[in-house]
Amino acid sequence: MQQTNRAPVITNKDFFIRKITREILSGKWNPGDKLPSEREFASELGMGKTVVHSAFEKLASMGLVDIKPQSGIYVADYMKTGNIETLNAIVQLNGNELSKEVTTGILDLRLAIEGMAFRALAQCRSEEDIAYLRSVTEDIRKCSRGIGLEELAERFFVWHREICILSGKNILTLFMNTTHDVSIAFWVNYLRMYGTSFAIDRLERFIDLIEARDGGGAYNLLAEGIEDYLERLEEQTL
Amino acid sequence: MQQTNRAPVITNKDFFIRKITREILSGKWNPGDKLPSEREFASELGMGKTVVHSAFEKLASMGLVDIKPQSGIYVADYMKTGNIETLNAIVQLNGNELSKEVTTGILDLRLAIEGMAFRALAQCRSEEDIAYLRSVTEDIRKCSRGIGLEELAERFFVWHREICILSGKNILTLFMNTTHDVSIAFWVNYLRMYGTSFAIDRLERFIDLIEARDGGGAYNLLAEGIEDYLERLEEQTL
DNA sequence: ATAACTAAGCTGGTCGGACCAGTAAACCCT
DNA sequence: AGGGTTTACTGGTCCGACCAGCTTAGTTAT
Repeated sequence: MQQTNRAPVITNKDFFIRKITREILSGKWNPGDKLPSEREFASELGMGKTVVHSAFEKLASMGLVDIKPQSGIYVADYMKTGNIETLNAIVQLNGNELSKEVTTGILDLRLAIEGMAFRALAQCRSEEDIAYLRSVTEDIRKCSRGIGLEELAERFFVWHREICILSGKNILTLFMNTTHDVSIAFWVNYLRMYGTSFAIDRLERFIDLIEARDGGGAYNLLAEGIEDYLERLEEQTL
Repeated sequence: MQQTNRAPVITNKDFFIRKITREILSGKWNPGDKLPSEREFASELGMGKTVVHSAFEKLASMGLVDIKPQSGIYVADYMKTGNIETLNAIVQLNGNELSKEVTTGILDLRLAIEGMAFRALAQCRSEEDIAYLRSVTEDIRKCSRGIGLEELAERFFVWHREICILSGKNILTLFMNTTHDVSIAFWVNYLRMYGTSFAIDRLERFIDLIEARDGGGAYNLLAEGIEDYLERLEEQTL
């Protein structure tokens, strides 16, 4: 039996990153606080300074700490100066549960990004584009029962990213990828709420509209879908 | 004489990151190509493997390479799988010059993000918010002659980010920060094109509209400004 | 007593070499 | 020629020593 599973080994570095992330997001440290030095953490937790340093580099790129060379490491005002990676960290800590506020924000952005892509693609689409999208969609339908929800969410993300790629607007693709992690969390939620077959049917309706060069129609379908999702979410929380 | 200038010291890590970035973006390596091993780079350039490894971690987060553990490091298909950091790298390599396509994409996104923020803030703004925005704007006007264009661009970025912060929609702030680098490149261009005083006047018009709780008006002002900018850009390139 | 200067002790950052756990290709035996 | 084993090589982790610059405590000169 071949074991292709990724090792669930928690390295010192990962452990440390999670520990500090949790402590900062839970409010144990406050923005502006000066953290103990890398050396103190290293000796206290029995690991090398390089490991601690490398972990702090990651935490800085996540927008959770500010590193001031030759001075110290300070907790960042992450809600002010954070970026998408900060959001990813917050979402992960909440067990991939998205708050309503985050969901709304993400969906509005998605509407802006994908709406543009839909319009552009509807204008420039070739026969090959349509055939390719249909084959990808068929693939998703085929394997939809055999794979986990998270993997299926990834497929949906890739499908929508494909729209951006085919539209020829490279920037949209790059933005789309930036929202990858939170998008996955969203799709898992979506698929749980509407069911797989309903979601796949929608993909096919999108393709039909693009084939008919009806960019506005595709945009509206997307907008309606988002609106309906937010309404359902509203009902759910009541 | 005190030297407060940030050290222009190029570390081995930075040097290596730039070198590989340049080589990949210039097409010396193509997507899918397998790069030499970390050890080869390290010994060839006379630096430690830790440094090379750390640099490749950064390059991976920039979306320029795919690291396959126990196998090798491969050049990524960065236009497909890249993110905003990839865009930053591309913009930086071009000397902060933005292509028309990138500019259009960025501005559409900004309209989506800031438009939302303007509407929200117009509804919930307090007297303190208005007073604060006015004081920030006054600060910009005061120091506008004494500082460089890039620093001024940073001030404009912070002003618009402040709109997101005050609107209470945290997600918008995080998205806004994500576009920081390309936004700065945009603002430098904008200030060069319209002049400083015109740009500051516009900030004050925004404040007036928010004070009057006219979110739609602020949105329109933003939309018109963007439209005009793109038209000018069009003329310029002809 | 106060101001200015100096030196020591911090800080993050770099570095190279050792070790680990997997991959993948070369190898040998059948 | 085919199949199983070995071995070289990969990225990933970790350590402890070293570096340069900031900060502060200490000292000296005014």
